[in-house]
Amino acid sequence: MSLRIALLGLLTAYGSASGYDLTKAFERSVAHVWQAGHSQIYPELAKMTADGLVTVEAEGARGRKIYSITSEGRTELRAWLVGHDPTGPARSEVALQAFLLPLLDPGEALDVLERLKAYVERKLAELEALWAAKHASPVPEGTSGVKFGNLALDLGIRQTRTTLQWANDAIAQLERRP
Amino acid sequence: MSLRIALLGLLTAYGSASGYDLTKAFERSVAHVWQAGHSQIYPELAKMTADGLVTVEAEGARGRKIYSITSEGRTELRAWLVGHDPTGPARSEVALQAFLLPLLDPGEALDVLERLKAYVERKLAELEALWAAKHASPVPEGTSGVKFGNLALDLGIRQTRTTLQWANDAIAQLERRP
DNA sequence: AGGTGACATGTAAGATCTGACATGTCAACC
DNA sequence: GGTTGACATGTCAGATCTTACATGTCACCT
Repeated sequence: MSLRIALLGLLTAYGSASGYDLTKAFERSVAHVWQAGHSQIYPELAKMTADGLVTVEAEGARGRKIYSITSEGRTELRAWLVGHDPTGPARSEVALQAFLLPLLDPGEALDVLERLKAYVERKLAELEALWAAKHASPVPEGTSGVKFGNLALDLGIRQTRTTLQWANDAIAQLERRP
Repeated sequence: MSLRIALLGLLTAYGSASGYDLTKAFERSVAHVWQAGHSQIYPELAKMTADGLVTVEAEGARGRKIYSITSEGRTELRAWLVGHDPTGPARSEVALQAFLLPLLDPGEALDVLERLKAYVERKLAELEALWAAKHASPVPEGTSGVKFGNLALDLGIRQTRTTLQWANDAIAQLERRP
């Protein structure tokens, strides 16, 4: 269901887009929120067309199909936003490694934490670059006076910073007792 | 793969456990880190037995099968912890709602944020209760001088607090421009 | 003219996950 | 003696997701 919602949201944001555009959007701007590859996106767009949530508005060069959202699609999207409780599954490999860390001896645990930290730092740098790019070239305003996707990006950056802080504290804690 | 790792980790922590015990452990103590129902756990334990990572140590009342980890299992677990980069997929329904929020008008967006906030507050209360329970009755020490699962629980609590803070700030921001 | 690389869309096998169905044991309470 | 509820294990259909395979267009560079 959520993939559908993400696609409907992106189509609303962009006005119209091809499957290829949406695939790129997932890679670039929504990667920290939701992930999907083209092999998931193309079939889903086909199903959504069959269900009347989107339509092929035009066909461009190289077989490019330009989709746009229908009013049924808008209804579906709104209903989910307003009515859906975000009870999605919690699955974090970082947290799983953290959970299992006491199984290693302190030296190895430190190595793993340092690798974790490096990974989180890379991710934070990516998100901050995204933020900088967004604020450098102005983007069309959303309907709430908040730029589209900024709230989610802010959340992503805050959470990544928290994780980094945690990693630092965990490293310090381990180093105090060698 | 990660389900296997989580099961191996829990078996190491508990020494030995039945599929039922592990299902309960997922519900109680690892829910914020990884999720799995019994319909996933039982077949996986069977596969892991076939692969020699765990063995049925004993059979108790009511068909209860008690599993324990083998040395191959320990090797597999260690290899993952030391060698695996946590590149797991990012899929957060909370973040997806945040992303799409500007599609609503401010009043509706506020409602959604308030619901989100209530949800995060509930989750935080659960995690803090878990923390309190852990620190009330002492639990066997891990090999790193850190109690098993505490690092992950700490991470979960911090991240949930960060999300709550974000929700409050987002609400304040929306309220300033009605 | 040929090569490279971004553009563009699909399919399919296999793994993983969810939710429902199905079955049976045992202890405690009424 | 019967009911309730926790204990305990499994299967299966359908949805979702990943990875690899497969095909073809178009612009630019050499």
